[in-house]
Amino acid sequence: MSFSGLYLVLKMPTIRDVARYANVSVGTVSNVLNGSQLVKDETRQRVLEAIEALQFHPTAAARTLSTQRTNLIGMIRTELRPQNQRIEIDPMVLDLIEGITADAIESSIGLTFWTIPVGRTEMDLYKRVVNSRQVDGLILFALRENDPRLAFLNEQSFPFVTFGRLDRQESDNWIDLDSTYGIELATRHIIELGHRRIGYIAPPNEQFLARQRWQGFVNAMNAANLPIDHQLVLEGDFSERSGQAAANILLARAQPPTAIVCNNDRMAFGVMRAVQAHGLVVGTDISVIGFDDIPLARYTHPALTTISQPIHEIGGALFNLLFRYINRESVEGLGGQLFKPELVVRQSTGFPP
Amino acid sequence: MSFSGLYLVLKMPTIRDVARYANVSVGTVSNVLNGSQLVKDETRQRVLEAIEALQFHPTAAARTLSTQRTNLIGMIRTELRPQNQRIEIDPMVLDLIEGITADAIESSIGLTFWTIPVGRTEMDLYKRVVNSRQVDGLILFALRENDPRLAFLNEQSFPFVTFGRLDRQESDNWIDLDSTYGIELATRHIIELGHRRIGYIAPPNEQFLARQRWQGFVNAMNAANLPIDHQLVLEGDFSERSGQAAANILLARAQPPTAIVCNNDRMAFGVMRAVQAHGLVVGTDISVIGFDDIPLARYTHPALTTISQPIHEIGGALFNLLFRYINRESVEGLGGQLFKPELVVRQSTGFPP
DNA sequence: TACTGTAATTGAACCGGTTCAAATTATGTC
DNA sequence: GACATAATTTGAACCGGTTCAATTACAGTA
Repeated sequence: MSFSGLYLVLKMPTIRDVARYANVSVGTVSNVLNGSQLVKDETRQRVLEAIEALQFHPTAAARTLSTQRTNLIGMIRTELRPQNQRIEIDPMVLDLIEGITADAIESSIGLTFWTIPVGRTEMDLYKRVVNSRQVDGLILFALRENDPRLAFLNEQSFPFVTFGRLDRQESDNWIDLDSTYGIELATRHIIELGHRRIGYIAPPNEQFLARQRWQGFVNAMNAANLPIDHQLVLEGDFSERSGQAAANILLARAQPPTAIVCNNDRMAFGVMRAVQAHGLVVGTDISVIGFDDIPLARYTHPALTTISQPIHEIGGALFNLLFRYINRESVEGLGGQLFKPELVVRQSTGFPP
Repeated sequence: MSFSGLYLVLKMPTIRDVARYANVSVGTVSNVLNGSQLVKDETRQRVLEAIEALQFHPTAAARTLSTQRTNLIGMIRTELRPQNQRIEIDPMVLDLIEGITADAIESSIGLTFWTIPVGRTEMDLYKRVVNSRQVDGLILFALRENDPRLAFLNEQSFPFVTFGRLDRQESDNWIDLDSTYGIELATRHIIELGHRRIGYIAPPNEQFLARQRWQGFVNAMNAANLPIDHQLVLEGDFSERSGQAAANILLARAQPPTAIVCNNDRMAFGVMRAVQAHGLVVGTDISVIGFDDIPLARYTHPALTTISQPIHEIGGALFNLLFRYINRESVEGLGGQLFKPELVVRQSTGFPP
């Protein structure tokens, strides 16, 4: 006879059940569970048999309560751009998650992910997660100037690391790509091809990395003694749409650029689309260069010249750094790592017409 | 005076501290925290002031221990294809995560994510997560035939839902895209354009959805009275690389196909690349159609004709269904939802030459 | 046999919430 | 004022682990 909906909740065995079964104390069972050397081999054997017989598994919550460790790290994403109907995440974020979790699993640590819906304030969630100790540490990205998250986390002395750094970040809890150098590489490549009128589509201004990137552009232009035409500089928001819009503006200028440096690949795709819509050929009439080298950069037509960043390694480095902070271990040599990006030349860049 | 390395651990206030401060019992504080109506307004006020004064925040772990709820749901990804140097995740997974977390946050629930490295067995992790009750429920995807995960979770009667269904799945704990219909749409589109020799690049055979997709292809071919040439059918692994390899084989056939139906966009990109490498024009010499409509499908050249699935909605539906199971609520009308995909015609398909 | 030092084991206290039967207080009725 | 009933409040028990001072067992030595 069976009732659909009938639900039999079997009481899970606890560490005390195991202790009783093996005829030892709970302390001894706990020692066995945690691999302590204090237990005599024979006793350990008996305990292990009891665990097996009862199908006992220690509960994470109980462990967390007494050790004050959740074995989770957290990442919070804020949905931006409310004007878009559909919010597309940058594929890079996924690679980052991948890089982080691939290393985290080695320490049996999971990554908990929250998304803050458009229009909600992110700080509420940060506060809840931190104050209620839902994770052992946090990974932040897309830093802004005077970022309230940094202020809060520092004040709480809660373990966290950032992908990206600020100008005067006191501590070493960051990993970053050398963005300045990356844009410099991109711009130099364009200049070496012979371009003089160079467009620049910037990251959102509020993001701190906008400055670092701009510095790279300035460096390359100055090194070549080229003047910067502010008519050719526009701010994007990392979306294809904004790249496309920016390109349309640039192409309408009296003297349009012969090359456009884009601060990520998705904006570069938008630019390519706009250029093609104008009947121009990317790589011949106008050169386009991106940033990130997302997987699909090589599958567009023409394939996109871009700056690749070792995002998987960066994810791993972020985790390892955070893990040290969580364990209050020395961060020597791990903190403040700057990864070098590389130029990947494909077909979207060429000599000026 | 300050010692670097000195670390002052302030003892966090507990619910008992609050009770003492407000001169009430812990039970009353707990009632206030949980919005119980039993508390007199005046008392509630006093408790709230105490909470504010002491900056008290209930600890998640303690709550979890006594309520047996983690407020987390889990998702585990298995890295496949060890032959690849770099493992690329399907952008779809990211959209899925996004869809899930966007709804989950409304119930203050987070998504915990683990990645199983190449070469490790996934069942160990599933067992650990389930047995130690690290999450309240799991979301599975990429189901296989005789999937050991299903067997295990059912045996444990642990709450879970799947993206995708099996033939004879007893319960309603799944959400799926009507894959059969999707491939049927794609194939019919190709047939209506006049193609007769149609290539088919299938999903990995071990994945259960391979069957459903194949059925769609067969349906469309049969409806048009077209014979299926098994020479033109190849298995892929969802990567660009495999699409490219498959296309190279198809193009080398004595009678190559005039159109290729691909089971995801990334394989379609690989196909397009191979076609172009052969000096052929996609959409004119050979038509290519994908599946998923990932964001970049519209930015390739030519833009990819594909089947779009409402992945964001599917993510939300998965969460809501799982949430019902976790709460032991009725699943009426939510379980076993089949979402309809849509054909998105772009430039990669056209009349046969 | 007594004594000492080390190895192994014990179990109460603790982590910080929730729960609920029992006790207390407030309100209403006659 | 006595009594019944309803509204609040109480606090011990519980969730299931870890920790560590105290105790016991065992081996080696004189």
